[in-house]
Amino acid sequence: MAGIFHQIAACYRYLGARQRFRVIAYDNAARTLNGLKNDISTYAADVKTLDKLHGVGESIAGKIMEYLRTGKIAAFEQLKERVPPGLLPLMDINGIGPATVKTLHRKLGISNREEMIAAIESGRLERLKGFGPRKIGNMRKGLRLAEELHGRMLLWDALRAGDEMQRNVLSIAGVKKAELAGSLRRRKETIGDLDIVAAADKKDWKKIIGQFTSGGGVERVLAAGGTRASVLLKGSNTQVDLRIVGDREYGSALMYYTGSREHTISLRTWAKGHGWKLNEYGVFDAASGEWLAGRTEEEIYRLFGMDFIAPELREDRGEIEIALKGSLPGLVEVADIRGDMHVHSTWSDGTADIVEIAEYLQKDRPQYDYLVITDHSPGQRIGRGLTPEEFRRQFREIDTINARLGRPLLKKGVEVDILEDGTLDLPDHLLQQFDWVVASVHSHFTRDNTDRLIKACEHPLVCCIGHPGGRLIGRRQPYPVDWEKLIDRAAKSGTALEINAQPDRLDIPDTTAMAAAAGGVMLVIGTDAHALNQFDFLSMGVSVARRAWCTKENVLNTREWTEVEKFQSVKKDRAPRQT
DNA sequence: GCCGTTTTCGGCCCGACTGTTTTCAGTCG
Repeated sequence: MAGIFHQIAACYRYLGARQRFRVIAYDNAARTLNGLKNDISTYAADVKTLDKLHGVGESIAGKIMEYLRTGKIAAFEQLKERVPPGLLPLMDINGIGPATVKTLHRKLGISNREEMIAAIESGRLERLKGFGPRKIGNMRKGLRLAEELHGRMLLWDALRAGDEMQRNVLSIAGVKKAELAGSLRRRKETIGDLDIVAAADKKDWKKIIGQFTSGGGVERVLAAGGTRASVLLKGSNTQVDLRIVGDREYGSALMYYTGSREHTISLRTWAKGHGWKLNEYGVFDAASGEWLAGRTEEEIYRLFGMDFIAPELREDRGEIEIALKGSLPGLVEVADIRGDMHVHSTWSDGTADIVEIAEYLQKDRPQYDYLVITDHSPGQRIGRGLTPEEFRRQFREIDTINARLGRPLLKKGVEVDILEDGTLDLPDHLLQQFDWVVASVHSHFTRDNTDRLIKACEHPLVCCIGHPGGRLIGRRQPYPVDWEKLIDRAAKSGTALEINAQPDRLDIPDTTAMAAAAGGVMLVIGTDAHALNQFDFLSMGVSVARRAWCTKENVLNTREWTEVEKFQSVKKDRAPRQT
């Protein structure tokens, strides 16, 4: 539905300036629908509940109902008669907007991507008024980049690229402060480009822009003005936007560049309604134009009478209203985590043996009270799953190492396969001997797996479902799951759901984790580490939890081990006795 | 087309950069 309304907005954008407020309205509706937790049909029981959604009024609610009833929207079908469908995606390309598309359609009959490329290459555009060589060059680049830039970076990779960028900018003479902003600061799971905000005296700006755009890693300068610049990095094709501001604007600029766009629009609209004007230069009295705040983000939120809104929450999911009430949740932090719940050793497909893991923990993770070794069960052939006999030998090794450490740091766990019929890959009498059992799906990735996951939840010895959605970002779609049903059964059975912190999994994702926490499900953050350096992935999992509005109460491994044991015993007591 | 501390009409975030033209429209974030 959101996609359809995005297209309707594009149609009106094409049809001209007179429709520009319709464009905003349909964009707003699309954004609202995109953020819904539940299927649209659950809101469409009657027009009234639909109408309550922000940005959905009488007309759009009617169109949603019409679509659910008939599979079509008559008004959209009519719009498609007036706007050739091949033109809509063209407007999403950098450097090409509705006016350009319209001119080319009218004058040259261009109605899709291929025709546009052909027209550019044949030189037919050059005769048109308003189409100089640079504009045509930019269109050509935009078309080419649309292909290449389709791939976004994983958060983990973006963070490392961003850290380096931040160091580079900080090393330029005259730069006083610099911070990464944008979706990276909000910790979205994939990142399109890097944004960086820097503070400097105005006299140095030009020099800084010059040095930034001529830096060694820069492939091409996309734009460079007196206050900001965009460049493409060599090799990765990553776009980096730098914005330089004075000390007084640093907070407001950081806020503006952090976004999200939707959060910014909502906040500006709210401010305007209360007699302020908010832009990247600060907060101003709307009447007198007097500057009131902007040095730091904290200063701005304070002036507005709001809690500080953590970047991860700035997605226009109601955070502004709740910040006004002063009741934003205290989000879970990396420092709250007491142990890792999902780790592989050389016994299965990890690269570090248990001794190395223990030594590494002692040295680099002294704050951990426990770490669960969760090697694969026998069915996992690619993952070199262990036989029951091997698990027993592994138990003895863990006991020996713990004895040497003088504390029960290492826990005996397993990542047991959920087989196709929802049963587990190890017998109950063995499962009983583990301190912690993660059950995961490693096969049949295309079918609806709700039944398998629910059956695993209802097994009394399963503590947690591992990477419940099964996706690999950019490589494998998540399999279909009825999340409402699964969340309900996980909550009732007392089974935790994992936030798997592998950068290409981040599974379950933020919106699902948010629904799970709201549904009373306990979450567990596990790194699924297969090597020592992967323990650092923990912060990825924490980011997902923070974006899901989770406090440390929502995350089991912020607690000490006796609490983890209590969590398990509640489930065992609740479950019907196994025969 | 939506919405209400501007409340059923009248406004909808707001500023920077680019290219082409020479005062501004188009596009982007």
